[in-house]
Amino acid sequence: MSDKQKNFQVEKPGITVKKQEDFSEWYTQVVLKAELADYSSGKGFIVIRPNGYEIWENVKNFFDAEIKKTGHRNAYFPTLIPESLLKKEAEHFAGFVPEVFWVTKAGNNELSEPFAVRPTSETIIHDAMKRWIRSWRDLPLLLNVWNSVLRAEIKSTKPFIRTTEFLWQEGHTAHSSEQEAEKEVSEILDLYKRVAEELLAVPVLIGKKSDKEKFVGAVYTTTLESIMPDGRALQMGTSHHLGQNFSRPFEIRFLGEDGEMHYVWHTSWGISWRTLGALIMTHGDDKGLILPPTVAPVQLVIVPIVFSESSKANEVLSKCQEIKSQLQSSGFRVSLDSRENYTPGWKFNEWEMKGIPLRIEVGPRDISNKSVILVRRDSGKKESVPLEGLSQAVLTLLEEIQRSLWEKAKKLLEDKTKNASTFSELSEILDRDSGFVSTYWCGSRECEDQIKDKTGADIRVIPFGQPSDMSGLNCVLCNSKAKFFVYFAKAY
RNA sequence: GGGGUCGUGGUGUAGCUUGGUCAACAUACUUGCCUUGGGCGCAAGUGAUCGUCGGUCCGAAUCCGACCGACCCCA
Repeated sequence: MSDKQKNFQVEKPGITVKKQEDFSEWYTQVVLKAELADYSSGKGFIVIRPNGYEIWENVKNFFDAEIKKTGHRNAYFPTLIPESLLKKEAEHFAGFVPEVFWVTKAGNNELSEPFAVRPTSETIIHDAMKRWIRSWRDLPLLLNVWNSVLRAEIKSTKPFIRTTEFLWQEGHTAHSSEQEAEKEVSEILDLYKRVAEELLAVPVLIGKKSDKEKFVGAVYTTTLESIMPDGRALQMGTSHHLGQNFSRPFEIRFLGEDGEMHYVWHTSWGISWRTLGALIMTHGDDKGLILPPTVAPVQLVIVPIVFSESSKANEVLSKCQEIKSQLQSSGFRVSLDSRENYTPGWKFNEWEMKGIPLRIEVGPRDISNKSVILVRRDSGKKESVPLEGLSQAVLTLLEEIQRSLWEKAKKLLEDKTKNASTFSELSEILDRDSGFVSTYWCGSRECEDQIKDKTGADIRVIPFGQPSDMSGLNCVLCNSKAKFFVYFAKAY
């Protein structure tokens, strides 16, 4: 068949490529066709549609509730940051300036001082903290912000994964001791790990970033890294120890219990809608999206099977309504698809593409059996379940789906993680399978840069819990004494 | 940073080489009938200044230039 003839073939409205065969195209189609997001005007800008936004809301609600338990409070800070503030921490400024948008005009008038559109809010928040912190009794100051930030992406944007503007939360805390700040950094990282693994069912590696990859202005950065089916790593969130790198230029000091003035210790941390990209890539299949029940805006969809000639249409529909209310009162997020202009088959395909974890089919046959058909999105497995005890059966199935997605993703991570002891091994694995490659590194920036140049991979994470004895182990590139056990990968 | 592909109703495309008679096909959408346990069918309709701006020409979706945007590969 020629290409021209092919173009005239009727295309079904579902996903037209296989995940295995054309991963990028598959991803784009899932995002657009499941109506998670759409492109907008302007480079790298996207619209998050309700199907996508509600997933984000579920992530947000979980995280928000958890940080409030530990005393964090939400606040809001301006979108625009005066240039002079952004410049206060030199390294931070230098790191961000290539991707900052500037506002230079107000109406027709040139501004005397340009405003940066926030790429992150450390500077404007620290500027305020300076006014709020007087004594050790004002600490810790635990703030969180839900907002969007803008970073000019020169090349290769991808919905959710890399966009010009993105939604996230940024936490900013000030502490009276370094130890307390470091504890905060680590507790937040643990919470992020729970978001990734418990909510999104995406397993992660955690640890520190190398100095090259750390947040500009931080003492160190801790990170969560996941691996996608195409073998590329995706950073799911970061938690930074800022030390006194900001409190000194911003002069944020407090009078301690000891009667002396001290600079505060800062942390900052963020997790963005990028995690939704990881969710899509990790769990989806050739039919489209698969949502973990924990974050699915709709966990179950009820599809009535109605025959007009059977004159049982009303009976079926009212039974569906009844089941819907029953499941809703049990706390499930349920939708009833009673559209008359689509056939059941059409609806099955549509809801599968949109990733709804569980489908309930109710037809005349089921009503006379006092049962319904439950169909799992992840496995496609169908079973007939008695109406009596339906809620319990649904709960069990949703939990099984969540667990099964998790286990599959866990296996993906294991399959995509390999070990290399020589550079040629490292290079070969990265060429062939990509994925995480664990190996040893001397700690020098030069080796790190060279490996990046030669393979395209960088150090994604220096895991916590380094081997206690590295004697006899050598750097994968320069062969000098190893200092760190690390994971390399090509990254999004 | 380097290279490449692409932009035509909501969606997917044809037409472009050789400028006019070319804006077409499928699908979606609307209305009516009919159907409904895995993407039903029939009929009649709606819908496009051919990405934007400029140039060449009697005449531009088609040729030229710039810009905007999307995608892919490599680093």
